[in-house]
Amino acid sequence: MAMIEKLRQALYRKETVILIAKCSIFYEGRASSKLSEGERIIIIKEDGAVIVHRPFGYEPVNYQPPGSIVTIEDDRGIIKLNILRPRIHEKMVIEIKELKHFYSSRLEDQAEFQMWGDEEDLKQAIILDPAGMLGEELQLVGSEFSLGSAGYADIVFRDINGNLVVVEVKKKTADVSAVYQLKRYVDKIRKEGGSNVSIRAILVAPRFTQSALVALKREGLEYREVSLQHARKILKQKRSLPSFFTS
Amino acid sequence: MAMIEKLRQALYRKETVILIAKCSIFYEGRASSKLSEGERIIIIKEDGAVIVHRPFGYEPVNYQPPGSIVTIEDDRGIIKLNILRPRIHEKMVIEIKELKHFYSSRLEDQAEFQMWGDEEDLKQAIILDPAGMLGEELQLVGSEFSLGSAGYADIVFRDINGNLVVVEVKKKTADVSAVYQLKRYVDKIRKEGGSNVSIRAILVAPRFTQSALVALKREGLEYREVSLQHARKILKQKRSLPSFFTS
DNA sequence: CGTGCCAGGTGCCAT
DNA sequence: ATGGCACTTGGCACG
Repeated sequence: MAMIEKLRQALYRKETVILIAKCSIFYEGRASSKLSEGERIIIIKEDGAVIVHRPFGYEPVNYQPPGSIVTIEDDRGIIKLNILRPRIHEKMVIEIKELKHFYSSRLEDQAEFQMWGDEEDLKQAIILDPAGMLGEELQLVGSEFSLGSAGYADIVFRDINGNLVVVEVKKKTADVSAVYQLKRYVDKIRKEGGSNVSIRAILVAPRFTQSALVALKREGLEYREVSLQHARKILKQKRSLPSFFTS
Repeated sequence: MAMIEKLRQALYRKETVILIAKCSIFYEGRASSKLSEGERIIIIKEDGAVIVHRPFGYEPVNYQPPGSIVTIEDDRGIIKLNILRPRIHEKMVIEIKELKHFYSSRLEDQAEFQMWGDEEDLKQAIILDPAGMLGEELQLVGSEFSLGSAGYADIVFRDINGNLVVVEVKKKTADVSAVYQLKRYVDKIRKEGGSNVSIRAILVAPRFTQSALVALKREGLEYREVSLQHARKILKQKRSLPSFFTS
């Protein structure tokens, strides 16, 4: 059977398709790109995602996200894949000069992907044990605290003297933009609450850039250096309690 | 020949390898993840990049970047791929329960990837024709203007009245953080230059969030809405001049 | 949908 | 290496 027919049937049956092909690629949409002839890996997934990889590098050189519409065209021996995203007028065209390999099948994968050790975990450790993580007793006021146009404060506490304490958490190096992110929240709360509320702000991260430290000082904000390992230890302790206590 | 030998030889010859396999995946490094059994696409590139795709979605579910070290282990019928990044102690383990498909070969791809229509192009259009893009005559002072701890200003102009004009360009919707990015630059220049320099600041983008507009007004900064198409037209005109004029 | 923000972000380029 | 920043960023949560 002609290759192009096999390809059509595979797509029709919503199989995952993998091609190794000498091809050229054109993209036009939010930006434009062109890639002349070379051998690449083309993945067409069951959900319409199309991903093209060169034989090197982590990132795909061209792609279209799930939901794209793939059509095939035979232009005098050259197979043309047109991948369309109608909503936003994006188009990728793959011109296949030579097909080195073809594979297609339906893949069975229902498993759940679990990930931990991200910023959310660090935040939880701080909420569960403020004293252990930040060195002082703090009472939780709220987290993912909505501040309207200013965004969301990671955590808001009240300290032993009744001050509001706004906390912004970074999982890795906190830079100057993190400082200004925090300052935005403080300004907003100060403005909303009037001058009678006393506010502190703490940037929490395992590391800080030099300019972040300078900006923190200039803006009168505090910071705490925390270790991710320490956070992990605290989470483990707290979470290993009977569910009666944790939930 | 045993599959594991074929795999070893392919890796030894630095071929690109593609596996379709029922497998489980474990990752431990900056974060940790676990993915139980399912059918996936595994790409091992010639430069040591390893990328695992599920049959849906744009992003790989697990990966290691180029330069990773891949070793193979036969654990009583289960092929174990250990992918290591020694420098930062990152490890991914793929346990292959069943190999549905194997492909390997050396891929030839020397082509250069060309992209345009990104932020850099928008910036160039503004530099080449400030009047056409921003509606006023401006004289270029510098671009990627280093401001020490405050970062880099996209473009700095001088206007007809001798004011410095700091320009921050966004290719898509400019949000409140873009406003503060620009404000950082202004504050820095003002501080360095003393109170005698008069500074204007313009945020340039095709779209602005509501809160960005509010923040701009509050901070006394200007903005210009520009069309990417217009920028493209200007670039085309200016660049089609003889190279004698453009270079 | 837009807005805000994290990501095992990655990649590029500067000092 | 660290730092500052864009990315066809993608992805999620929330109003």
